Amino acid sequence: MARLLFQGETPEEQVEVCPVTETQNIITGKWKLIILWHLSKQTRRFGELQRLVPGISKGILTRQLRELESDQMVHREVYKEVPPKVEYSLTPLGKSFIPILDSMGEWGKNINN
Amino acid sequence: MARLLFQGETPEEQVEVCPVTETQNIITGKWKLIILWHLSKQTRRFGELQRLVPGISKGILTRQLRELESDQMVHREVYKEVPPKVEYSLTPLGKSFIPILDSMGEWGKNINN
DNA sequence: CAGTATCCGCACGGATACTG
DNA sequence: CAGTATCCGTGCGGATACTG
Repeated sequence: MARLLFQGETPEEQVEVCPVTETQNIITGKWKLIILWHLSKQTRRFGELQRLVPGISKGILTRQLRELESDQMVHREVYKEVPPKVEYSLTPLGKSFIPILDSMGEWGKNINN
Repeated sequence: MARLLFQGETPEEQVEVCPVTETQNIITGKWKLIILWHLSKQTRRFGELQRLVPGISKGILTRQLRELESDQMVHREVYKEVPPKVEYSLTPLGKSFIPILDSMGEWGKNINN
């Protein structure tokens, strides 16, 4: 499949494209993995996420969530209430990423011996 | 274990620390995953890596490799020859990350339907 | 061949004030 | 409560020239 075979400005530079590139693009962002991990455990409201992700500001949290949304990883459910209530959850694509999140969590825990 | 339980500047802000944080720190870097993926397939020389990672400059490649080295993910083997020959390979820790790299590759390939 | 040394630019994260 | 709007600083990636 050509999609996996070609990259580079000129034809001469064609090399096999590393298949982790796509994944890399999606999880790039300082808080992406952490947000995804929390959402893999349960649906969360905006404020909950802000409390769970230590030190993140509203603006940044919003941006990271919007990016994850546009990458089809996160679903945003708005409840028409006063005061507003918004719930974030994983999409099917996001859910398919859960095994990797778990692996990363396990792997990370075992790093410090 | 306290290592997993506490974070934040003040005691009042203590929350459970997300276990993917450590992993996040190590793979942060535009080319880290790609480099690791290539090294997971086989040991590579500096120049090979530069060719395999499309468009990366020597300086950046060096920096990413040095960071992976200091994170114990990559081993650097220098052969005392002229002209110089340097081989990069995965350390045991790096090798333990291979399953995750493979998962990410598989997952990434299935994104575009 | 495998780097180092500089310099540069900008995208991204961070902070603050304001709002429906 | 869950944002938006704005501005700011800097860290990281990128480019180029030089070197053992």
